[in-house]
Amino acid sequence: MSFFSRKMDYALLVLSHLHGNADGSSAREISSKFSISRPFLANIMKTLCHHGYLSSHRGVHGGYVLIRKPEEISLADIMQSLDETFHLTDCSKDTEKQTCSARTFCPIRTGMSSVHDRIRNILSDVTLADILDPVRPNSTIQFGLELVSHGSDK
Amino acid sequence: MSFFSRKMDYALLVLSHLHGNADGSSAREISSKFSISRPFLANIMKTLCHHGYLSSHRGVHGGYVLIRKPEEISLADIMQSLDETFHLTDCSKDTEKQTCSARTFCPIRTGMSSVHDRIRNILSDVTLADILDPVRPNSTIQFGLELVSHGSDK
DNA sequence: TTGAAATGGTACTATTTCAGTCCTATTATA
DNA sequence: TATAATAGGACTGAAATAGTACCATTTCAA
Repeated sequence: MSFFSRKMDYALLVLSHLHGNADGSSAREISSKFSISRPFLANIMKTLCHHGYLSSHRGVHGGYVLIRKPEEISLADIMQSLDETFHLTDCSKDTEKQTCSARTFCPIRTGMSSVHDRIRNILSDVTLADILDPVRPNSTIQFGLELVSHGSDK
Repeated sequence: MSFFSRKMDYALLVLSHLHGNADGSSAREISSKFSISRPFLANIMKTLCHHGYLSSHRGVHGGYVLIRKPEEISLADIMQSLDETFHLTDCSKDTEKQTCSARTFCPIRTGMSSVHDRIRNILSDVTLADILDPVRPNSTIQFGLELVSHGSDK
């Protein structure tokens, strides 16, 4: 089991690839470059289009273009667009369903929500720009590694 | 999709419940209290037994007892015991297979591994004791939230 | 000492969910 | 009109989860 689904993984690849191609490129091109199933990739790019990350253009010289700045796209944003909102456990997402029968006396509820927040904060803070260039000055990733080495966030 | 599998979730419940019961309790008791399928739970408890977290005792007054200190059980430990080692993406675990064809020119490899490390460090640092009592003085969770509020780990 | 009850342990099957694939329609260009 | 691209929806398969049934072991009381 991986934390990120293939969808999420490929979405990041697509966004990264398009960032380096101002003229855009087609799903066919990307699928062959990274050896990804083309229909599967097309589905993902379609979703990214609907959520305003890409613009699409049909026809012979069609394709997709990145229309948002990498600094403004967080990992959490992408996950949410792919219908993969982050939840630590099943019971942490039953806001309307209230399915968890142990909700009132669950011994780990409070503690888990703290962990939830810490991971969620990472996903909200790290942007596509950080992924593309981890060593740039303002990258929160570098910050994180600093803290790690001093044992606080390790 | 949840970050933790049901297995992981139930394992944490079991360990937490047993921590409050020095005399131990049976799988039937726990499964009915939390409305969990007994055989499914039994499998998890067996695994926890084999990895030295619990001791089991058959018979009329049998059951399971927690035999390790909560401070010495990290989330990463539990995940590993359940055969659910953390990986951010599929390609981040292909150490021997080397399946990823884009490995050499992957635009997100470096950036992703930083995120991987940050999340993994949280899982290694948070222990069962932190989950049980998030506000105790030495809890790394509190540490994390402190950092969050100052923008470094947010 | 023996049998019933309580417990952990195992094997098999059913269900459900979701990632992944495939097929067809639509659109734009030449 | 042919071709190359996106768009949309239907289908499939595998893995996670849950359920059913049964077996093995231990205790305790008659």
